Amino acid sequence: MRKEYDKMDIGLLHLENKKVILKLIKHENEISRSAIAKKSGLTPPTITRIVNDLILNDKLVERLGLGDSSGGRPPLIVKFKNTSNHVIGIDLGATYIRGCLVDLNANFISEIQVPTELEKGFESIVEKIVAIVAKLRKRKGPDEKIWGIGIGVAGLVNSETGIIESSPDFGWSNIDLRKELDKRLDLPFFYDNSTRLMALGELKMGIRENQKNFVVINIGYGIASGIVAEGNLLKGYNGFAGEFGHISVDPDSDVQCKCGMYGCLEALASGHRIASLGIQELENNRSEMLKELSGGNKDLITAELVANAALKGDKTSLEIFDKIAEYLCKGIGVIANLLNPETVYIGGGISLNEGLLFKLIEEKKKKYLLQSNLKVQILPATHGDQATSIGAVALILNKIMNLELR
Amino acid sequence: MRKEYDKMDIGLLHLENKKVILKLIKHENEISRSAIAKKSGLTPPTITRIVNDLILNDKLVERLGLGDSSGGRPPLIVKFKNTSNHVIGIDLGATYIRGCLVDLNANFISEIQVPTELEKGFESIVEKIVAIVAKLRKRKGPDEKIWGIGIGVAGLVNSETGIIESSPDFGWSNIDLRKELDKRLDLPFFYDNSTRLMALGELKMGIRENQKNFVVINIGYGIASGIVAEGNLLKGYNGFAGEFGHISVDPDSDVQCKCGMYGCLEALASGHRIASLGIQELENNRSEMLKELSGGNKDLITAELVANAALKGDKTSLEIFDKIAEYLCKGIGVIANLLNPETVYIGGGISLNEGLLFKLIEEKKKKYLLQSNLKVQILPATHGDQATSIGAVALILNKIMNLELR
DNA sequence: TTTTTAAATATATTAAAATAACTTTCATAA
DNA sequence: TTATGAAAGTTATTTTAATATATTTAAAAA
Repeated sequence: MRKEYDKMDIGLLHLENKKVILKLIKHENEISRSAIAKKSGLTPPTITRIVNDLILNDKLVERLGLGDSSGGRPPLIVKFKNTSNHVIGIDLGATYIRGCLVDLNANFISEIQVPTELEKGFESIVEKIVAIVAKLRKRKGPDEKIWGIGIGVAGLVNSETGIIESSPDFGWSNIDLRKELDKRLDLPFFYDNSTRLMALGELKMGIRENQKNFVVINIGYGIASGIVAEGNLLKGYNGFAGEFGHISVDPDSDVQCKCGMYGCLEALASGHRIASLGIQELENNRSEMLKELSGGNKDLITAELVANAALKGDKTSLEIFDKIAEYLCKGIGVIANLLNPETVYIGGGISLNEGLLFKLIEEKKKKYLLQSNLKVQILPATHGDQATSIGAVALILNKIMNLELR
Repeated sequence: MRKEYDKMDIGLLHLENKKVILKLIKHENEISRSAIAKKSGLTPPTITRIVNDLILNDKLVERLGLGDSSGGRPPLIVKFKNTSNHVIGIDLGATYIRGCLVDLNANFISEIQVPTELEKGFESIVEKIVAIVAKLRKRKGPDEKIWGIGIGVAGLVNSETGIIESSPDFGWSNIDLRKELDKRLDLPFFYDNSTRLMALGELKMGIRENQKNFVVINIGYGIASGIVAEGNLLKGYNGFAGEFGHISVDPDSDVQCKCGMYGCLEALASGHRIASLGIQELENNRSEMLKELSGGNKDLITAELVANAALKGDKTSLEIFDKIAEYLCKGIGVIANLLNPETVYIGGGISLNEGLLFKLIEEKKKKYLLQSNLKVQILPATHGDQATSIGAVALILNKIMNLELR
């Protein structure tokens, strides 16, 4: 990247124009050279030269054939070559490691999932990543290219050094994943925090293009968020931006969070909390449904099980979700009033249960959002449980589109 | 500005390099052509040509003389021409309108303050702005140039249309200030929300350069904030970003905010609240000092008076500030944990009382900030009660440095 | 005084895009 | 059926702004 006081030269000028043309072709999918000229302001000869370069050297564009004439020579249509160009995305979670091979339009070619088996240690996890990559590489055709590997890690990643500074999920601190993977992978790879990647996926490959202000909330066993503001994915001064789980939503609460503070959203509204409230209700014998579904075994009570009970109409479980939604709404209120996003996406395990949570939040949001912010849309994350994988893919796709990869 | 799919051409290339050189000269203040070459990567001939252009045409750079030789021809030093280039900054507040004439290094040449007199209406306010500008223009020398006028408005400004969509302070909605001022001013002028401008001033003209993540909290009769994240001043989807005053810090509070919600930071910790708590204590006869300072007249009790009492050691007033600091700290905790800023600046009337508030916040912050965010610095706004004016100047200076003004 | 070194400038060259002229191809209409 | 014109794309030339190289200027070191 060009630094603050770096010159602009003719090479960068050319690169900029090449990027403009590539992005236009990807955006329009099918387009003629003369249409590119109109949209970009570049002249036809320049476009011919650059498009040919993209076809012959970068192999990111292909000729499609003739388009319809409108009273003259019919246009030669070119197309973004999404097939035969692939990316590997990896979601490195505490319970599963998931890998996927996708084309540049995010169509899944192949997918693999293996248990993480944390107890076997860091070395074993590296091994599993390498094995997944090797397997996925076999699933591509002979003339097809894999541009790189994106990895979403459940932990704090320093984007400068590549060091995983800390990961409560894995129990890691100061792990140099880059160094280890460098030895074992011969493809370009990049990684970042998994929730941040969910936001990147939403930014680059979400349902709406050109959204510049939104937040992705990831609710699993913990609660985190990825924030996009003015089109930028926020990292913050030390890379900690997005710690949505540790804003206080009930200062008088006696539930202590892992972080030591009281009343954190994560302590009050995470998957863990749903399960523990469920267990409490089971022990107090307040729900027949929970008893039935778990067979009375409290170890079998999970957030998912409580959600199922609620969906089946269990009043106690519904009350739990009502409470959770109330807390989440307070948190969303804070984020909405502070950042004025266009959309708040909710992802992670909790968002998969058919709209129960969204219905509750929709009912409650009036209480916590400024009148002027009520228009904010609260939606499930576009890519569901593949959100991190897609985000990891977006990390690579972004570099391809910026011509940073060969 | 260049749009997403717009070409880059050789004119823009040249403009970019001109900007690089201008910014380098301003940043270094005094620098030789060959040093510019080293820092920018541009070659000496190019630099000579562009620097001469900046000296002769733009008049933003001047020759200073010879520097020290280090064994060869001594360098010809050039300098950013801050004197004889001026900007007018205007702080349009509900009680006062303040105008200042400053040079491009933010040195004050002249300053004017007039009461706003809201009751005389919009037309009268426009008149006052025009009069301030006319007066300030007379205070510049004959060969000196005023580049433009920046205006900070206490209200929500739509930066696309220039419409002031709403301003509780002025009781305005959908006011087209641009249209009115266009008729009366023959200098380029731009305006934005005053708190956002405080943040812009901190970004472009603050004590630290190159801070990319920070927040400015403006505590006056209301509470607002300006957020800079990844080097960008946040506006949000509808331009509402920064409504820090309306995050809930005490959901159980029975103090209702003007916005209709309960427990808003603005309702609990603004200048208004400090005064109203002071009045309450006076009426309950709990403070001799407040009684003495106000002569028993509750209409004379202001936030400033309570602050003075606290500084003189009045226990009741200290308790008020303690409570206020507690609420503010909760709010700062939310912002710090969510955005991971490097610094949180506090400005507005409340920040002027000699560090009392900062001492209290420093003591309390452990309770509300994640361990990893405790390093965040909480400081008074660099430019004190001139923060909005300086921000308004920064708005223009920014355009000058981007060569958007002639 | 001569040589060396650094800074600035003058002149020639280069890279990339713009311009202009030209070819190809088809729709339309005489 | 065949001119005609318009749109798409190509080729050749020009323009622009930067770079490379050579030259001039000026002071420090030999």
